[in-house]
Amino acid sequence: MYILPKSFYARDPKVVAIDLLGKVIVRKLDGERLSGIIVETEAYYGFNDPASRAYGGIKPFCRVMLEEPGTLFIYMVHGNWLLNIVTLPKGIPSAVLIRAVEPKEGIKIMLRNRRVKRIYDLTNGPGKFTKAFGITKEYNGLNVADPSSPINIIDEGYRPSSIESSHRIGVSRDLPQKLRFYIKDNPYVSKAKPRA
DNA sequence: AGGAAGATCTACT
DNA sequence: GTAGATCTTCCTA
Repeated sequence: MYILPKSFYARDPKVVAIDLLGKVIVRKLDGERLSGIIVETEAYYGFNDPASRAYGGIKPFCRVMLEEPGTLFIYMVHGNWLLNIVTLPKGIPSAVLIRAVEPKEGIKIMLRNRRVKRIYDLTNGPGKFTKAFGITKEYNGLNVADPSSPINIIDEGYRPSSIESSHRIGVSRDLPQKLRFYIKDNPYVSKAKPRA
């Protein structure tokens, strides 16, 4: 039960994406504590990945991809904030997108942030998860390995029984490798299907 | 000014 | 289950 150090993130985003499954993301909010088990991730590379924000060069809004590993990279897509964590050593852009979590602590507060009928719909998508956790661009650039950060990722010892992979979801131009990873049979994994 | 972007919700068959 | 509208930034022209 400890906060994952920067060295955890200073590796290939694919490896980090897999290792993040089963880890717990904790969010401190007004003295309350929200947390969830990470059940679905995607890996994004840099200049050579057509689906990466860094493809073709770093633009102003994705400059934090050049920061230390463990840095939060948050941006808006289709009206949703998506939360990524920067990987590889400083200066080499790449990241892991958190796509879904299994709610653990603070579910009442999450339900206040996002009204849903079924608890399974609370955080089973990248935009749903950030909304439920009350995460916006204001945390862009913070580092999850920093204990004073309002968002940390900790290891509570949980290890997924079985991990599946697929192509990334929603991307218009994907790489040949499968870079989406999720815990098999977990009901909190997003329902979205990768395009054929 | 216009359009694309790693998505989500609603309203149907 | 699928189709279409719509969500909000940021980039490009």
